[in-house]
Amino acid sequence: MSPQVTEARPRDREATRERILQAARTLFGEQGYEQVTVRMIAAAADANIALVGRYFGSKAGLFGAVLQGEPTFSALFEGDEKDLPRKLAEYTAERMHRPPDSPILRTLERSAGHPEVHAVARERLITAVIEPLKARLSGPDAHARARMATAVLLGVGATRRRLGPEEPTPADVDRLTAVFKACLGV
Amino acid sequence: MSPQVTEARPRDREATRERILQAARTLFGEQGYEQVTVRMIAAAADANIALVGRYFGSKAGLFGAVLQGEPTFSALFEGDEKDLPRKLAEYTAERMHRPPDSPILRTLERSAGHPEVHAVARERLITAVIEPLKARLSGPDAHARARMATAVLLGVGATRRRLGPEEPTPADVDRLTAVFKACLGV
DNA sequence: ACCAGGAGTATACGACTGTTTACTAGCCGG
DNA sequence: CCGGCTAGTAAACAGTCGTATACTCCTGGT
Repeated sequence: MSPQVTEARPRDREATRERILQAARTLFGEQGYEQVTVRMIAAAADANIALVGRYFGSKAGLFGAVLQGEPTFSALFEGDEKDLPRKLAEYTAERMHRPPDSPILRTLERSAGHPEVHAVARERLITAVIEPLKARLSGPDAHARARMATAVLLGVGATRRRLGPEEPTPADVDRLTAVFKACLGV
Repeated sequence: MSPQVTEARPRDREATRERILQAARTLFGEQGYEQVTVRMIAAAADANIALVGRYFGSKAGLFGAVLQGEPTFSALFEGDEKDLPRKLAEYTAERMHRPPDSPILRTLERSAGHPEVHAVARERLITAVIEPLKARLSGPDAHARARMATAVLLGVGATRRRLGPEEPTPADVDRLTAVFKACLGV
């Protein structure tokens, strides 16, 4: 047996901060704000609990830092308006059996609880999803149409979380394309 | 001023149990499982905290009792398959600006947290929504189609909770009808 | 070689949570 | 009219939460 030497880590404020942030990103995305404790985050980051408070002020502050570091969805909404339904359908079909890579939606799917988190999640949902999507839509009722497509995005995630993942079939993608066409009215 | 006499309530096990159940129904529906404490329920029911445990075993048991007392959605799914999209659309449009009357969906919309609640919520979602809806559908892929319609139902609720209520317009109802047609493939 | 500053640590704090215990007091059959 | 059953009560329990404090010890500049 080699002696149980716990490899001493060099003291690096920035690296530790980043480990905490990364652990929070993963855990928040997997389990939502309320289910994740700062102790879980600290353990996953292999850091001391007090450092979470020191570097991010509070749990809510850490949550905000996680959301800030995420890209928007503008890439998904690029291209011709006519291609939007199928692109959204393919993205959503992926969501049927796999949680999003980006923690943004994973986190937004949940976290309806704490009012403070609710506020930041709402703001993020608007600026990262609704508004970019609305900007791509021509014609009347752009807001209502974008909102309805967002509802489908959220709903598929909610269904996967509650009923378990389901491998999407080509028929599912076609159905979803039709659904998004109906949502967006294109 | 009439003297502050706290009207003595007759001792009635069944009535007290019912008050607790009703308070839990309301609170769970409004705020979800995790946000509601047994102390809040006891206070709303004007009953002692210990009685919750005595009559329902545990908080989760009380939650289960709330869900059990609720009607299913079979009424919504009755009638001709061709009328389903519009009926669902009208119901869903109502959900855009008002939480469901029935605490079932209000509760199911939330409560993705505790694993025990997750299990009972999942089971209830299947038996009260997915299965009755699936039974009304003819043709292939009934399960996938019912599941997709359920996703829209959940998604509209999730969107209302996060972005606030929105008064549905006739155009919204038409859009939703088209969405459910696309989901159900009819 | 030294020492100040800060990264990292251990632990305590107060406020909650769901649950349980020991108790009081009202009712009802005899 | 009175004793036992039981609805209802008050308080405490054990645990967890987010947060704050006081401390140790490594490290880099002089």
